[in-house]
Amino acid sequence: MSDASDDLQEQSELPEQMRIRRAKREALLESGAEPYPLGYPRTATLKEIRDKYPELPIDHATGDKVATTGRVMFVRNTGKLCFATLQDGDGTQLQIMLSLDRVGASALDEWKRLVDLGDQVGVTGEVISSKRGELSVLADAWAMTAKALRPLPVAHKPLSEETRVRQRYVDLIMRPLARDMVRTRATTIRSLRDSFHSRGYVEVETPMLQTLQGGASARPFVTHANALGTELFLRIAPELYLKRCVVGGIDRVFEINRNFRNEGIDSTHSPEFAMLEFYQAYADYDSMATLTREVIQEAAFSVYGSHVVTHADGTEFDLGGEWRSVTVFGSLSAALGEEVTVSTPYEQLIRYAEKHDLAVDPKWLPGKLAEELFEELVVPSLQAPTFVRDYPEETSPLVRAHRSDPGLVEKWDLYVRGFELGTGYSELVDPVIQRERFDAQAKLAQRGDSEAMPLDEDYLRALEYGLAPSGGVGVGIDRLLMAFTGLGIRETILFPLVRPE
RNA sequence: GGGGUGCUAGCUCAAUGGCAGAGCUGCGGACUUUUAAUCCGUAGGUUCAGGGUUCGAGUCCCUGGCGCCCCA
Repeated sequence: MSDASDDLQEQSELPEQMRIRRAKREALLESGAEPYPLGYPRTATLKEIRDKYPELPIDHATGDKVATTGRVMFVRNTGKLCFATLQDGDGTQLQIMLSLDRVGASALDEWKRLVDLGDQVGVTGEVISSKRGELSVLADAWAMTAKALRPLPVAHKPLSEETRVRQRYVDLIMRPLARDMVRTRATTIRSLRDSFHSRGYVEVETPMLQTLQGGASARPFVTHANALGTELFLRIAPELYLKRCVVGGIDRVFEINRNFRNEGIDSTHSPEFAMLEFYQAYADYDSMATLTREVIQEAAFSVYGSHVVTHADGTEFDLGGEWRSVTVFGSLSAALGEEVTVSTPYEQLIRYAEKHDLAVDPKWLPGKLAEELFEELVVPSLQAPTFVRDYPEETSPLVRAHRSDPGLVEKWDLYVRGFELGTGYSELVDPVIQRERFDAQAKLAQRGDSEAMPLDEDYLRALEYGLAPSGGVGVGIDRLLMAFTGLGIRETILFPLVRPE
């Protein structure tokens, strides 16, 4: 049972500044004002006022009366004339002024007594420019619209990275870059949707809760369905469902949604991440590479007005033109200075691994070992956008065999700035071969590979009805934003997973 | 999994094993053209938690919590 003495106890343990702000809230109520009123009769946002008066002469009165609102970010109070800088959610700032002769002694006194940095206020008055030429609203009246009970962080010292992530709402108030990120992300996703809609694609939403993990090699999150009495997996990829869509005749299909992978957390990995996947009948990995480049370039253009994106640190990064294309074994051979192919013996690959201090897992098949060598020796050098093509068959159970090179599959990975941005296939559509690949995966799972895919009987049944020759692509949305902005994944995701405090 | 490193006032950070401090914020005062306002005064602490060593621990040791960096 919570009673008044408990509340008092809690209150007396609050930091001084929070006690004072609570007292100001009480004082507002006692004076007949609302600390949290229903609204404010706003006639113009800060941005609308700024847009309307881009250049006023110094010390000029417009005669234009407005009612506007914003969060108090700076205060400069003098005896009979007070200045404050208000900020809107879009980051627009505008100065307001309260003078004794306009608002009167009691309103000016209450302003100085009850308003703190971080409070949201409404101001009604005339648009003017100050004697220093600053566009301002000279108040006839002001009102609290939301009293802030917590002080803002210091405006001129950056918040710690952890606080920025844990309290993103504060980060959004304080840091333009955080606000820009949200809008860059929204613009990017809208552009991607537009790009696919304009090409006749249909957007679908496939299950997040799945009875089998499938579509990728990754460890899943496991949960439990009470009604079914079974385990469920949070999806690691939508791939197998999207291909079912193509079987059903949705010939161009895409989905933008979340995947969940129960793996490490670092500057390029989040357990929960946004994924774009798209599939097209009668396409292959070549045409899908072109399409992937186009939609990414269109997204870059929608954000930056150019195919040259500008990172947060100001450096420019060119995503324009055709993108470089190499093969896994060609680039690996170049890095090693010796010819390596999919038929290079395992023992030879081991020698290369030892020479380059690559730790080898004995469970790895030769194809996996070659891929690891590639990731170690080639990937860090892939800064400009590069399609890396033609992977070993044994690591890609959902991909069609290469049309001319035995042992390889028609798969590319897209690398930008040294990380993988997406992957594309000529899809494996033969149900008999697909069953063989699943069987091979099952053997891996028996050997303890927790990333191996289980056999998905229903997916095979779908293939047995006939999947048209198709191309498919997955692109990480968070990583695309990383490529655009040059920031880490925890900056591109609004609320990344963090340990409970 | 291994190694390193950090956690101190609302925020950002100091403090040889010896009185726990600064700037900003806050509070009180002055100021009708400021814009990170300025000036004067002042308050603010369970040093992440728990144990240990010591005359004495923010500091050294141990355990745990939460971060960050490097390696695998």
